[in-house]
Amino acid sequence: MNASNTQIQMRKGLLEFCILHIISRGEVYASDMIDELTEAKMIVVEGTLYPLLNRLKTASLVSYKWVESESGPPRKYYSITDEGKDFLLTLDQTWESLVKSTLLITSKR
Amino acid sequence: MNASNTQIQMRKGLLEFCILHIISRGEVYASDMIDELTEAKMIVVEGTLYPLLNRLKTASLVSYKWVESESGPPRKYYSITDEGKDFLLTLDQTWESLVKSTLLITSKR
DNA sequence: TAAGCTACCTTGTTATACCAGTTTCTAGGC
DNA sequence: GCCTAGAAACTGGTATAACAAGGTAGCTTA
Repeated sequence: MNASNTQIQMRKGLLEFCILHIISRGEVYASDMIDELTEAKMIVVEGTLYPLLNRLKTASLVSYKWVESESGPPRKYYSITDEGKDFLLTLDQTWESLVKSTLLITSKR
Repeated sequence: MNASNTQIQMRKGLLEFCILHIISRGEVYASDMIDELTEAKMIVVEGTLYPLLNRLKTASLVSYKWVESESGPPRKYYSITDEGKDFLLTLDQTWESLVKSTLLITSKR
């Protein structure tokens, strides 16, 4: 039981929320997302991101299109679906409620 | 992929944090914790709590003593150890940092 | 054409929450 | 005394998701 593992466990499920948010702001591909997440200190590795994107796609929350790159292999550019927007709204509430609950418990003394 | 499952995943790892906080405030037993968590809308079932308490105990973050009840079977009253207090401080930081990162991503537009 | 980079994907492991039970102990009614 | 009810602690199986450590394929450049 160490802090690094705890961080992983706390982050669980949050990634889905964050990535859906990033995609909701406009078309992006995997490396864009990793860059932004890393910048926000929400470290993610590829092996985590790709399965997650596939889950979101399977659930019809996002869609993608292939775009040829000017330098290198083609990229999958993701965008959010209407269904994804709806789901994101409920995730916003879930997160807000979770923060409230945690604050309620951890600020008591 | 539904909101209820997402809620479970987001809560994952947070429980450890919340329960350590509750125990840090004074001696409590399992039902006390469930009551407080339920009140804060952080629903937990027994089958989740007991293994978690055992993990905390194994990691020497908490200790317990048996106390006989006036009505019913004896209870395990938990209290936090010095090691647990240290760990709780790092968890506070982990949580704070996680909230900041998430806010950074979700508030951008 | 070979090396190197970029982008996407896959497999196996680990950790944790949940569900649906079981066991143990005490109290109270008959 | 015996049985039931309820409280408290615990357990086994399942599902989910992140991670580590790879692999595959396309493109560029020397």
